[in-house]
Amino acid sequence: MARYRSGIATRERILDATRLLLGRDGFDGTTVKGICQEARIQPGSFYNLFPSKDEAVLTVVREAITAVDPHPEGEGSDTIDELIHAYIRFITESPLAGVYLQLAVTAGLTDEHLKGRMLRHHHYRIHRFADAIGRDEPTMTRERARILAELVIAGLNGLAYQWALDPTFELMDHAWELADQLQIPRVTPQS
Amino acid sequence: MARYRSGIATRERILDATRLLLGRDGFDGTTVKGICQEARIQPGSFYNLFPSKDEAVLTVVREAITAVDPHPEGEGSDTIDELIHAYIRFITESPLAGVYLQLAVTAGLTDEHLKGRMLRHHHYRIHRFADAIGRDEPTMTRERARILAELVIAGLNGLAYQWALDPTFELMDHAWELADQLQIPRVTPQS
DNA sequence: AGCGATTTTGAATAGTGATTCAATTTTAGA
DNA sequence: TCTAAAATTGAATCACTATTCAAAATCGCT
Repeated sequence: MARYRSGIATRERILDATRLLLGRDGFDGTTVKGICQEARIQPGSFYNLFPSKDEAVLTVVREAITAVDPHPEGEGSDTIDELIHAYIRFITESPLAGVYLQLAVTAGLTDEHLKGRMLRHHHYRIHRFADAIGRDEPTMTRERARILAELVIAGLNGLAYQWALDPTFELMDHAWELADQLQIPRVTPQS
Repeated sequence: MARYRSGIATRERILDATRLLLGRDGFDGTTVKGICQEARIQPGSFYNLFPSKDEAVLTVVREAITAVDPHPEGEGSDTIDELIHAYIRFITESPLAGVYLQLAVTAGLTDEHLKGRMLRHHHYRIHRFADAIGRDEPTMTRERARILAELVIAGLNGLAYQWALDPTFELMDHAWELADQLQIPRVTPQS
C-alpha cells in the first residue's frame, strides 16, 4: 500500500505508536484516536495505510512473536529448549504478551477470522514443538511427541496466564519445572 | 437490596438473562440494554438491583463455578480426581467458561479490583489442589504439592484456552493425560 | 385505608468507539 | 516542469455504551 517514502515512514510511526499503547494500555485501552495522536497523524492517514485497527494490532503482535523466534525462517533446526526459552522470553520480555493472550482467548468468542488465524498459529507451534521433541528423542512415536507438545504448550500458556495476573509469579522456574515433570527430552540442561 | 417479592424475582430474571447472553455473546457482546430486553425490564430497574454491569456478570460467573464445586462449603474433603473432574465439567459444560477465561486474562490489564478477585480465587484453587494432592500422598512435602498443584492448574487452564479456540479439541483426554504425565497421585483411576 | 419503603418506568445524559470521505497537498518519475 | 499516484487533512458519520434520575406505580405492613 505504502509506495512513497513518506507513507512508509508514517506506517512505521503508526506501528511504533500501536506497540507503545498496546503494551501500556492493553487491547481495549488502545484506540485509533490514541494511535493517531501518538503518531501525530490524522485518522484518515491511518486508514490510508491500514484497513482496520485490528490489522495494525495483529501486525505488531506478529512482529513481537517473530522477534523471539529462534529460527524465524526455516523450521526443523530448533531444539525444545530453544522453543521453551523463546516462549518464556516472549511472555516475560514483550509488553505485548498480555495482548496476545487476550486476543487468543477473546478471538474464540467474537471474530471468526481472527479465530482462524490464532488457531493456525497455535497448530504451527504444536507442530514445531513436536518436531523438536521427536528430534531429541528419535525413538518416540510421532503421536506421543505431539501429545507431549500439546501438554507443554498448554502448560506454558497456563503459566503465562497466571503470570499476567500476578507479575511476581516465577514464570521461568515453573516453566522448566513443568518441562522436567512432563519428562520432556532435553539436550541441554536449563540455564 | 431487594426486599420485596417483586424485586427478588426481577433480580433472578436479570441473572437469567445475563447468564444466557454471556454464554451466547461473550462478555463484550453482552450489554445492559440486551440484558434489560431479555429480562423485560427497563435500565432503571437493573441499576436499582445491581450497582454495575460487572457486578451482575461476576455474580453469574461465580454461581457457575460454585455449581460444579464438589464440596462448595467445607474444603478439606475432596480428592484431586474430584477437583480435576470439576474443572473439566466447568469448562466443557458451562457456557460461561469462555467468559471466565476472558475475564481472568483481561482483568490483569484493566480493572485492578477485578484482578484482585480473580487472583484470590486462583490462589484458593491452588490451595485446594495442593491439599488434595497432599492427602493422597502424605509423604510429599507441602512445597512439592503446591508446585504440582500450580503445574496442574496451569496445564488445565492452558488446555481450556485451547478448547475455547477449538471445540473439537479433546479436553478431557488431554486433561487426564496431563495428570498422568505429571505423576499426580490419584486414588481412583480415570473414569 | 393509609403510609413509608421499594420497585419500575423511560427518557435523558454524556461519553465513547471505529470508520468514511471529499478536498488539499505532497511525492517521484518522465 | 508536468502529471498521475499517493499521502494527508479534519470534520463528519453512525452506532453504541453504561449509567442517572425524577416521577409514577406498587408493595407489604399496621
